Amino acid sequence: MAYENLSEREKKVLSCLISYYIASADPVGSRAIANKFRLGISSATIRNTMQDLEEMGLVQQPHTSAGRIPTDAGYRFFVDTLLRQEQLNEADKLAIDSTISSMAGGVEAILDQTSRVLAELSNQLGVTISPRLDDSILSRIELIHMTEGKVLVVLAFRSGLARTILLEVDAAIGWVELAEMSRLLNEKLAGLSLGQIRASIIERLHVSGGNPRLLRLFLDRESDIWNNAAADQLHVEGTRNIIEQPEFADRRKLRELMKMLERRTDLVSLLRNYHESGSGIIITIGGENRAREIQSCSVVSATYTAGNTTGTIGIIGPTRMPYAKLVSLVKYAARQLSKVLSGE
Amino acid sequence: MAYENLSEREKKVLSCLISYYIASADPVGSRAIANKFRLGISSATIRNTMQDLEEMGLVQQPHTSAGRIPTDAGYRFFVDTLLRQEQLNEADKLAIDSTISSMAGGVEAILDQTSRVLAELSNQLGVTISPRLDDSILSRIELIHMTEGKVLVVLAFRSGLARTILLEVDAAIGWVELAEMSRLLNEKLAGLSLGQIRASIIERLHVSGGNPRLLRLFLDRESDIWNNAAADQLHVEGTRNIIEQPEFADRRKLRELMKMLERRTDLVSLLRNYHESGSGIIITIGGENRAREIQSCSVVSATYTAGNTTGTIGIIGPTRMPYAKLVSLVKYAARQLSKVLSGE
DNA sequence: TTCTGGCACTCTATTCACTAGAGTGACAAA
DNA sequence: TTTGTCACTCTAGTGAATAGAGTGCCAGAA
Repeated sequence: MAYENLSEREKKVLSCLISYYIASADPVGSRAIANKFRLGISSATIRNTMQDLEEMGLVQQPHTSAGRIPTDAGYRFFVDTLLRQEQLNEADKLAIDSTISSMAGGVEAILDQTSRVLAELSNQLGVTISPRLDDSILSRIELIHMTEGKVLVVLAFRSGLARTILLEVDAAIGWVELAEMSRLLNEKLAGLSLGQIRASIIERLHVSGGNPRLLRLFLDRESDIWNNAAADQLHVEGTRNIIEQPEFADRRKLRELMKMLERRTDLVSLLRNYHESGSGIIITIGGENRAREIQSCSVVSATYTAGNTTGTIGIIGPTRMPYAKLVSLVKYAARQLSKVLSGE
Repeated sequence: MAYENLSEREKKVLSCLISYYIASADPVGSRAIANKFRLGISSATIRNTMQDLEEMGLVQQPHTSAGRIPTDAGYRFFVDTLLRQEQLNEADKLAIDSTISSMAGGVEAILDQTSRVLAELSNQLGVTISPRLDDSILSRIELIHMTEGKVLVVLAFRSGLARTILLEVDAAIGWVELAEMSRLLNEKLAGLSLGQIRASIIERLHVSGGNPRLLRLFLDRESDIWNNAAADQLHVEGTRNIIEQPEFADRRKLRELMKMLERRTDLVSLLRNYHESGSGIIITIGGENRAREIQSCSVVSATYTAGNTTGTIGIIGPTRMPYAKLVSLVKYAARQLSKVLSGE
């Protein structure tokens, strides 16, 4: 639909209505707007305007004698054309900075902390997804003998990520063979992305030497080594914030959402998909979400870079969320993450 | 209090009452017991018995004309003397077995999956804590050069656990120095527990050679390396199960609990504490819990062994929980974990 | 002495009617 | 075009009435 022909007044009223509703969570009446905002027009005029907005599908009434609440389309219009950039306050910046200050401790720890700080500052759900390892370039692969029959495979990536996979091997494999295998793997695989490795592992290691039993463990492209390594890590925090929201007073709704959050892989691909084309902040409102369970929620998400790969972070909450603030939060956090993880 | 003098009948009635209440979540009346269980006594007799049980503090009435519900003391007595061992059904065994089948993928992945399967099978919260690393014996320490200025420290423990810590070092440190340092660290530290290392790191590395700048990073006993490595990993799953429970219909209660769950370190030490003296299954009922926020919950927990160290797993839910089933679940899961992780 | 049936009593949860209040839509006047 | 006004609608809350569950106790049976 085209909403370009909205009058100044209609825009103002919609904007006030949404701001007010975001704070109060109650349907907003014409009187409330007339009193709280000095628009210089009477409640009757606002009433008429609201009627127009309703006809355009930007607001709706829960019942005849109630105030109005924004529809998904209303939020969409608000976000697209009425939202003005908001500077993040210093306290919030500081909180994020101190969380994402250095890579010490590893990438996963930072992401875990970041999801927590996002939840804290937004009062919503904070979500972070680890960088996509498929695009990540392997810088070293190391085999460490742990105990009889157990070998630790360490994959170190340029982006600073690391994954360890425990391998159960034939007890007979010794020190020297491991070192030899390690040398071989590095020679053949270092410098490639994990995706490339998975796609061509058979060809690349085909004619090589080394212990054949050990080799076989690495050869299967569906092997645990390559699969587990590529698995995305998801961090979700702030469940307690969401419980408080009046839109989740209904336990069934809350349950639906929680169920969705526990379906990790689905959630990961959902968020990733939003950023397949292009980067920047993406706001997905209510019914725009692909997954039924979160169609009463909005998602504010962004990608960050870690070397030559990217990850996703975001905030999830009811459609009635303070978009301006959340956008600046997510944007700032993504930028800081990129800075630290890309060592820029 | 001493409850040994309970008559056979009183025990039976209490047992029936609790079983019934666990299933229904509603106060249980004398008629309900008389009808559902063939005890061969009338509801009036049961009424009298229940009055006695109430005087002893084992059951209570929410209000004058309601049925009875068990008190914490009631559950305690039930669990201590009336609970009979229950065999876990084959389907549940299978579900656990297939989760905890091999160490492939690493210990943390298993623990994550285990918390999930515990939640699933119990319809409560499933909790797992990684093995205590302080007691774990370091089998190898490896330094891997990632990119300029970044070194990955890999700690491999006998128990099959591994931790990686990213170190930011002076860019000038090279290949050879790393290898030398690596050799040094293994020589001095391998075979010691992480706790020992932390306690005596200064003495052990004092007069050693190697690059002094690099060395300094390892010397501080409060260094990120030793601290992060020792940090316990906590996995909590099944929030959605808890939401459904009628005892959490009150949002504030639910919120309190969620808050507690997000205070990870507190939760970890709470659970660990229960198992400080002795192992086996420990059931902690309602007010027996140290943390106020979970005093309307019970915890069924057990320790598992991983090499020469131990970790904790458990189930958390409202005091009205099917203790018999949960005990067998936790017991079985702990045993299987120990089997796989101790390679026994 | 112990158990049981019966009965009066208590308390809760539900229903229904009623009311106050918020908000609208529409109209006539400014 | 805007505004004040008023009749109308719908909800949320209140209070009374009621049904139902469950108890405590007593008198009689076993």
